[in-house]
Amino acid sequence: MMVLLDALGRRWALRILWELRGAPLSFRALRSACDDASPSVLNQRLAELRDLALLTSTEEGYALTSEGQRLGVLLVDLDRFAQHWAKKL
Amino acid sequence: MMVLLDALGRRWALRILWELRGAPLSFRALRSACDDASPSVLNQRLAELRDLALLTSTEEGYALTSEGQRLGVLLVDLDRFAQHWAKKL
DNA sequence: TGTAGTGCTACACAATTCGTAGCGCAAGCT
DNA sequence: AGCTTGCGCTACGAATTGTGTAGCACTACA
Repeated sequence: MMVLLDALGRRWALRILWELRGAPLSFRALRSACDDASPSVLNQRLAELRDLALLTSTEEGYALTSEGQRLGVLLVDLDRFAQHWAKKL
Repeated sequence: MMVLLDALGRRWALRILWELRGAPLSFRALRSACDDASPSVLNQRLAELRDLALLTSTEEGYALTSEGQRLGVLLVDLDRFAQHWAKKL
């Protein structure tokens, strides 16, 4: 758990998983989806998430693995929470 | 959602919420629960999470708000995922 | 008047991230 | 062959963020 919290608590990590939840994206597409995050960090995060077996690089671009998609589902829950939460803020 | 992803994607943010999921903790107790993170960042994160209304400071220490606890529930789901995921790694 | 514990600040150092430029490569066109 | 276009990704100085340690101001209790 701590390993995961640590990995997800790095810049763009959660965002990358969120942006890939639907379909695979190319490096550049992912980058522009992530507010043009700097390519160095982006690539570093991709490598880390790949090491954690949460995503892989396919011919169609970067895509979540089956494990990554399980995590993606949790992010959808998080999104539901975010909407409920935004109203009360 | 982006606001939330950005806030949670900062060092110790997720960890703080995770450590507070059970009971309130004092500043120092929280600090030692978080691998003795440096007090400056810890305090900064606490201020940010307080601004987002996810936690408050009570007489018993720092505690999740009702919104924070809703998020805490999602972290428990994340923990279940983490355990399943750790086996496959 | 001391001692012990608290929340928290200060500050120099280290690590991380940003922003921009551009390399090397493959595909397609002329 | 040459030329362009788009790709994944690297390089690197500047800016931002986090670390580690010391210790202040305060309260409670002896």
